Amino acid sequence: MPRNEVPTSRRERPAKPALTRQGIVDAALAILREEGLARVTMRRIAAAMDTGPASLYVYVHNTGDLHAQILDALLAPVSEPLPDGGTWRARLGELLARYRDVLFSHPEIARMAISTRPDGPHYLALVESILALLVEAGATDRAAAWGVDLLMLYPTAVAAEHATPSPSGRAPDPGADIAELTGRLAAADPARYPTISRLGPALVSGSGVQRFDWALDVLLAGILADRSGTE
Amino acid sequence: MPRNEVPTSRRERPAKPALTRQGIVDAALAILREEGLARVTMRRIAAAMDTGPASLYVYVHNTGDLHAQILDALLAPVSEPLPDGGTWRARLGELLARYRDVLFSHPEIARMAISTRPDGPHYLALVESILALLVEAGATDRAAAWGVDLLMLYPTAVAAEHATPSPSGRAPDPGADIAELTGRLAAADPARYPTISRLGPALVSGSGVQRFDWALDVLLAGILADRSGTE
DNA sequence: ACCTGAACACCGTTCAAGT
DNA sequence: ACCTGAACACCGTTCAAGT
Repeated sequence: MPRNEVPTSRRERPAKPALTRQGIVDAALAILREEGLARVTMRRIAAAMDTGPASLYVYVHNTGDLHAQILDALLAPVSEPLPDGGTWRARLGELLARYRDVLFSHPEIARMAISTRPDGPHYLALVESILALLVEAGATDRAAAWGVDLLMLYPTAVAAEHATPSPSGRAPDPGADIAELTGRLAAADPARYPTISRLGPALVSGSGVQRFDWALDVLLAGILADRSGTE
Repeated sequence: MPRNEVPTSRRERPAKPALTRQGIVDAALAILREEGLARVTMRRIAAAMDTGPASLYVYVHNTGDLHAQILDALLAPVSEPLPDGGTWRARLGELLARYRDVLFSHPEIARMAISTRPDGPHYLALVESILALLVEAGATDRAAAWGVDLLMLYPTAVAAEHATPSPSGRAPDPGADIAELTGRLAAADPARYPTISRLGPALVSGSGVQRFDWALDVLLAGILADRSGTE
């Protein structure tokens, strides 16, 4: 047996990927799934691939480059074909809900996606679909062009809200946000913050999905109301 | 002279703050101004205060706690009184432009503000003002309550876009984003991404301020159009 | 050309021990 | 109660040296 060939019967590290750009991304995705983004480090990936961190720099420019690759890989299911039929609104809602779901499952990636704009094929396909639906809905070219940013920024930012800033150890624990916010608002001095006090219940009302749907309607109403791009 | 008293004539570290919660925040703000958020570390702050990092944990829970304090301090100028007169729209625009400017000057703080909701007095004052203006503008209670989130998320996310993910060394270099995006869009295959290709110029058109003003109008139109909270 | 050991210059947080 | 030295368990990136 040539010495490069690894016997397939080795039981440990069954999915040890090859030392290529794609192999590195695959290893990173596995670690992301199992340990969270905070553990997706050059050193951790290198260890999973039985090498040193310096070896990765042959294929990956830096950590940002790696993260952008990870996001595009995660976006693959978003660009799967939509069910036939349905209004542009239903199709747009489905597309953005898929995008939101991916980001909600990986809040730390969402956080990253805000400053590192992804540019992979899956991301471009999503932008293309949203733009086409906005044009179909009657948006002006400029409203569609500027609106796609706004529409995608929203789920990204909401998902990123649920990311713990750096340590990935802590459990996500949804509901803690609301409970904490409720407490803070209840503690707000009614004399200094009268409107906050009065609207307190409304401020914390609604589930994440309800607020998401509401925001989508708000954004679309605003985008479609803009006729200034028409001459 | 009692041994605790430091002669005021010592020329180095002229503004060495006292080891208190406020002193730590002040030291952090000084480092932020001079070296960027990436250098605002427990170790760096401790060094500036002539002590070890462990000492800071007496006053600060963790890095997130510290960052939230920093943001609220930066928000102080936002809650200075608005010029008298002006429509609710002008006042709201001014308030959000101030908020945007603070975050644009500190993109890394904006990035952080997305996941760590600030809760200091200056932040609450801003929320209070925006809520009051939305109600004055005729928004329903629910539209105001949910809308304030949307209105504040937008400048935060846009500012965070300009933050380099982690290393603070690189210069901000505005325009590089647009140039890079333009190149990527030009390279987009017109057969696979026809709408992106057709809208290419519109996608990268407009200055940051133009797009900000446009987004504000879109958001407000959508928020004020929502009457579903009215019975 | 590709790969790597070792080093450089750092991190946040904890904890036992001091004052 | 407050403060701290030292340690624990890590980081990203570079570079000279190997194959």
